[in-house]
Amino acid sequence: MSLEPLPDLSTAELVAERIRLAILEGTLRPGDRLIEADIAAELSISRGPVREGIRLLAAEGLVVLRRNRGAVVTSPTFEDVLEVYVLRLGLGLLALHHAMQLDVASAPEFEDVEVLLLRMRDPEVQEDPLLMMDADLQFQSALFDLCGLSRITAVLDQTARDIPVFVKVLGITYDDVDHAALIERHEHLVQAVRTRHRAEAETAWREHIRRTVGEFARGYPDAQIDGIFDLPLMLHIYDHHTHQG
Amino acid sequence: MSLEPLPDLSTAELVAERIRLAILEGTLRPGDRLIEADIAAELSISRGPVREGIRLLAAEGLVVLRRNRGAVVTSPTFEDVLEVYVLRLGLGLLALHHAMQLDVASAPEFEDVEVLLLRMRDPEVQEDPLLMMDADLQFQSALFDLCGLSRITAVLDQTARDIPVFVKVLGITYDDVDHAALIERHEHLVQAVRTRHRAEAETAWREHIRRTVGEFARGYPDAQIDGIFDLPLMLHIYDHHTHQG
DNA sequence: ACATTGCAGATTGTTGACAATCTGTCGTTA
DNA sequence: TAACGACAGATTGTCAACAATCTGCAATGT
Repeated sequence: MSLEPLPDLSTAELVAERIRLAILEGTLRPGDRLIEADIAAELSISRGPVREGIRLLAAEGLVVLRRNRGAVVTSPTFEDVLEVYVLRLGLGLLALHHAMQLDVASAPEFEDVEVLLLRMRDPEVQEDPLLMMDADLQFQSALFDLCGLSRITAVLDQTARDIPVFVKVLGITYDDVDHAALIERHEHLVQAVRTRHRAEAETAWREHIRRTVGEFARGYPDAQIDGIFDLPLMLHIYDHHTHQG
Repeated sequence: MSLEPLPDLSTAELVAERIRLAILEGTLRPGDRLIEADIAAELSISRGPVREGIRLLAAEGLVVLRRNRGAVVTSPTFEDVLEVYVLRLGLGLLALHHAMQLDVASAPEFEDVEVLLLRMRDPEVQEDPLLMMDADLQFQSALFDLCGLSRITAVLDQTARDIPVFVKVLGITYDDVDHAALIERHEHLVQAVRTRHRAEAETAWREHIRRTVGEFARGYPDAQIDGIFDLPLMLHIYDHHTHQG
């Protein structure tokens, strides 16, 4: 018998998770102060772990920390969302490139990717927009993990955790996206990575980012998006040329 | 009169700084355990701030943290150094691109960049390899700050803090680099950014990374570097075409 | 000999109390 | 009236003691 390992999150991580949830639920709103003692009392623990959890959120950018003055929930702007996606576009391409330099198709981790992609087809998941977004991000995380560069995936995962919160806080709706089309695009991306078609992979990933941001931008008609996302042309050349000092 | 703001580092940050220094001095070596109580006693403070400082280092990747088992100084490999430079190459290009989308030449921050570049000419700085490396990284940090994307610069700064430690720990020598040539290349880069020549800037930055890594790699003759760094071709297109969906 | 169990020491995780710092208010003074 | 200074309340920063957990070793049994 082989049992699943216990999910061991530190208390601090649990605290961070709870606060994240509270923001998602709307209990905590941007600008709200996070008072260590209050949170500690509410969770029936002491201030130590709460303090630690808040620091974790601060490292993520979800709360702003000021010396001796405590933490407040960030008031993200649409520009913050754009910045997160700029990061995800760039680092995602980096990760995909390096993944495709490995024999990634036969790696055991490749199965995780496919399982998580399959999960997005689950009607129960599709029902809840938040759950769907989470499944989507988990899939992406597994995909990027294939590159085996922990620093890059760490940053990507950090941005992934922020996205649902930013989206919620900015009142962006993710409801009326075409799930089937989204999944199909992801499958296309996976196929490209499996067969190491760099240009295909790049185009697919760019297209995903472009669509996602485009979706969000509908609520922000006056946002300046032009030229932000169609910049880093990275991998195409590799299907045509070889290296070039 | 406008005074410089006081450098207010939290105790935790001071602790992190001390530990970093201890690693640089060789007092702490990879694999060494960081025992909260011991460090606290040595610094004559309590365990709280020490704990917090260690977490900061863990977030940077300088120490590895295991639940209930404490922190250990990382044993970085040459691959870690490569990964850091892969990140810096990619994020650097991203930052430079976005900086050049702004009216960066007339920004007041542009002066900081030039001041820091000037500092690298200081003979006293050039004397100490560690100081020189620090000045170099500070210059780069200021340059990237021009893009105004805090998440990107935050990651870049984090990697910058790791570099001296990794270099020291791996016994990489940085001594016999040609300072004059290095500075000249930096000036070339700055000039390109000022005049918004994307291709020039990209080439200069890639060249800097390539040379730096090449320098380090001399101590690791069997390292696989080929094709890792000459991949993300980003900005060139923009001098020829305009956008392209 | 080998695997398993129980224990002791070391170290991290948590707690509640205390000290330092910040914010805002309210007199006081020019 | 505006600026300054002192004070009170709230909150963070720090501390030392206690609880929980891990590691290695020795005792036990097979």
